[in-house]
Amino acid sequence: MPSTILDVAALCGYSRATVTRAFSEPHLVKESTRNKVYEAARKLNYTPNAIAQAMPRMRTDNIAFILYEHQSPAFLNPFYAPILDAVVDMSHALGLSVIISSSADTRLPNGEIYIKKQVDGAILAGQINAELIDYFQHQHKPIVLLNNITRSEDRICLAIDDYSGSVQVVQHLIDRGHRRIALIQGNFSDHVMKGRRAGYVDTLRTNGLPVKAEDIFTIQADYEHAMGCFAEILDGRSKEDYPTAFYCTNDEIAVGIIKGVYRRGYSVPRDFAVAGFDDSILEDD
Amino acid sequence: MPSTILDVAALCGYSRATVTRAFSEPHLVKESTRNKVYEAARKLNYTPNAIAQAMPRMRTDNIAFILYEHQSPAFLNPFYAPILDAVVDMSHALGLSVIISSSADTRLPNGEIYIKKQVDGAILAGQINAELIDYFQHQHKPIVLLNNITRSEDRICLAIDDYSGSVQVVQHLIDRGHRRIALIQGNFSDHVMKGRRAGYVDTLRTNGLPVKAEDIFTIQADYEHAMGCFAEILDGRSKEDYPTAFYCTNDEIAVGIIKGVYRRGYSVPRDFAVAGFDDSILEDD
DNA sequence: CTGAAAGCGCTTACAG
DNA sequence: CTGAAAGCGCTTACAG
Repeated sequence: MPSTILDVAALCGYSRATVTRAFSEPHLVKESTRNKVYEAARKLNYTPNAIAQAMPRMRTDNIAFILYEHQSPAFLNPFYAPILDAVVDMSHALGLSVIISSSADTRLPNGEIYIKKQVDGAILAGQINAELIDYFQHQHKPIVLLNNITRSEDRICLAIDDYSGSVQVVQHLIDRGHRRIALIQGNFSDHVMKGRRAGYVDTLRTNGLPVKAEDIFTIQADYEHAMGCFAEILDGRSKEDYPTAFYCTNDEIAVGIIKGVYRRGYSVPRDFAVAGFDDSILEDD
Repeated sequence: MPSTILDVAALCGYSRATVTRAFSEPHLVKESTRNKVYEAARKLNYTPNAIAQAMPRMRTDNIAFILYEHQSPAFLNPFYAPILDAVVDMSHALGLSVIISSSADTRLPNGEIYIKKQVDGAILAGQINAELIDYFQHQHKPIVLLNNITRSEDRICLAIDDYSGSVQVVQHLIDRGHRRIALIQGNFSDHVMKGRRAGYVDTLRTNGLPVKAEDIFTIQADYEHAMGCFAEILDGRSKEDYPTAFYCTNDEIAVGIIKGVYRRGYSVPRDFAVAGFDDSILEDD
């Protein structure tokens, strides 16, 4: 068994309160006694028990990062990985630890939903269900939503501006002379798809270009499906009906389209323009 | 304040012990009373306090994943990201949570090293310092080392077989007819570099090929340095002295070399063969 | 099947 | 600057 504060107290001859203070608020303890405490602690290999500290403090210095994503695993997701990385970095700088949870939420025997681990707050990423959000609110734990739909006043929600991102991409393509721009959209959550498509549609219209249903494709957002989609487009129509540009609603799709282009002996950007969304690191490769 | 087990006990008229059991060992409680407990709990929005549970149980159901890596951030590292992902998946399946720590280890006021968060065990990835390993051993917490040098009997250590991986790569290149193979090695930890280089050197020798110092390069393991390295090689020698193949000790370097090849108007594998190490997802792009 | 009681290892007013 | 004491919210033998 690891030694406790009582063992240290016994060995150095001071009270438990003094031992605690020597570790938590060293300045409250006279230097000479502090050193005796430390010496005893070292002999006993004593280290504070974080969970025992957390209870009376009513604070854990833990936050949860809860990712809801069917598409792909947390850390391999090129959109969330850099975010998670930043979260961990900043948390450590603040003395917090990060607990990774999936949204495969725990349920109590009575059916109630809850997060097993005690945390002081949470970052909820993606289409987290409302029950879980309520759970945190009931516990009076602060949360930050990431890419969620909730627009309520009393919650912090960081999200991508899907609409204007789309507008910028499509306008850029039009400015480069493209008149026939295909939309290859991943099957993301409703509000994301809606926003990005609206940007596409509106921008075409603003520029006096027709919106053609046959140029809009919804696929599973990975590069294999994107490659398949590209092949189908070429096979399904004559050359003069080929789009000249592809606006993909994420970068993995864009990678797939580019691969498709090369597979068919074409080249980017010579034969087709391809634009993605997200600014993932994938673009570098 | 969130409600406690005592609130629930008061509301439903049973003792705290019964409330506990209704949640932790439901089968020990008569169904009718169990339901009354659940009803009271629901009314009060009660949820067990995980840290209070952990204390008498002497168990947290948490494990730490501690990554020591100067090279690049945890989740963006193409080698560790998939591992971390699998760790989290499996942990959740086992009812464990994962706490992410860096090896920017915490120190107590007395200089003693320790992990602030209470965990039942840990996975230590990379060149973790020995103090931290000792810490866990003193606490009698099980640990698994990942890619560490420690070869001691009483520790589990998963590692890449650097030597035979290298042998396979280099032999493959030789089998394809290459006689001049450059080694572009990342500045990884000593034992990794040593193992991979030994595989390279030995395989050249076994095949009766000369080992040339000017064909061995040590660089920072990112694709930019790799690109630069490639350019330098070409600039520094005449065409007949070009290596025909590049064995890179990780995939990021290989990506950089490939980029370098194309920048110079050459092509892979037509003009140069390029091989990496790690089987990262990067290879797909 | 249920309850009373001791205990998990620490913290924090309150005194002195 | 130090200590005695109550408390954090739960669990678990031990009885009944």
